[in-house]
Amino acid sequence: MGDARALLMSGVPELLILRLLAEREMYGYELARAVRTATHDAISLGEGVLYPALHSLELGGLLRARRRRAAGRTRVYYSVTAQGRRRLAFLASRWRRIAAAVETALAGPQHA
Amino acid sequence: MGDARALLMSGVPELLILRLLAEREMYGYELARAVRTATHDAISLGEGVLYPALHSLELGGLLRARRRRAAGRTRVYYSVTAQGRRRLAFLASRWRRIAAAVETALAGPQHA
DNA sequence: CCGTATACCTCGAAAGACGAGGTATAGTAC
DNA sequence: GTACTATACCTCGTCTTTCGAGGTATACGG
Repeated sequence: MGDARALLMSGVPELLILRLLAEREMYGYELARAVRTATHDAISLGEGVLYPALHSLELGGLLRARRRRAAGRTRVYYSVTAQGRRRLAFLASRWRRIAAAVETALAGPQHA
Repeated sequence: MGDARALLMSGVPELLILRLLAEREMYGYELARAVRTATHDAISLGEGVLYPALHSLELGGLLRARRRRAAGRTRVYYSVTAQGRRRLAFLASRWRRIAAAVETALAGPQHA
């Protein structure tokens, strides 16, 4: 057993990214902040997670990227495609199923 | 994105195994059934997940194994060590933190 | 001109989930 | 006695993903 770096986090970055971008178009750095805000600092996606995830999601057709210049900087803005929204719905539903199941198991046998 | 095999499941097998074995000593097959029961069939751990996990947990000192003969069969019973219980507490707390964070994010901005 | 914040990126290591496949025994049906 | 099913354990290779560390470049305040 490693000391649990990625433990319990698989799929969570993808889910959060899709969820927050479904709300509004954002660029990477902004999205990183949004994740922290939306989770009250409970979850923070490092850049080594965020950028590869964004690229992979774009490649998979779940996100669309476009470069825009703002404040003299070039930013890459991402928005969710129709396919991305379907994926979000799938992931959210799967999350709820697993979360409920784990919750039930953690609660333990309600000594009948 | 692959088609979501292990998606959102990282750490969950370990957490469920520790949780259920903390309740009572069990052997592998029994544990597999217990996982299904405890999660109302929402989660089922395949043997390719279960046995390697049990071995790894035993190796890490979180579980203790002992072979027992019952009904003409040799079964390997596992119980949770003190260290295993500490690990369970850690994982459960981490789970709750992440689950709450994801839940919050999924709920979305409660338009102030 | 220098430090800090912004903004993007890539790499390698590590871990773990999973399906498929493999062995062997006990009990039941024919 | 033979076939089938359930029990019970195991391992292997594949695949995906998270993560920290490290790298580049620009804007801006002092």
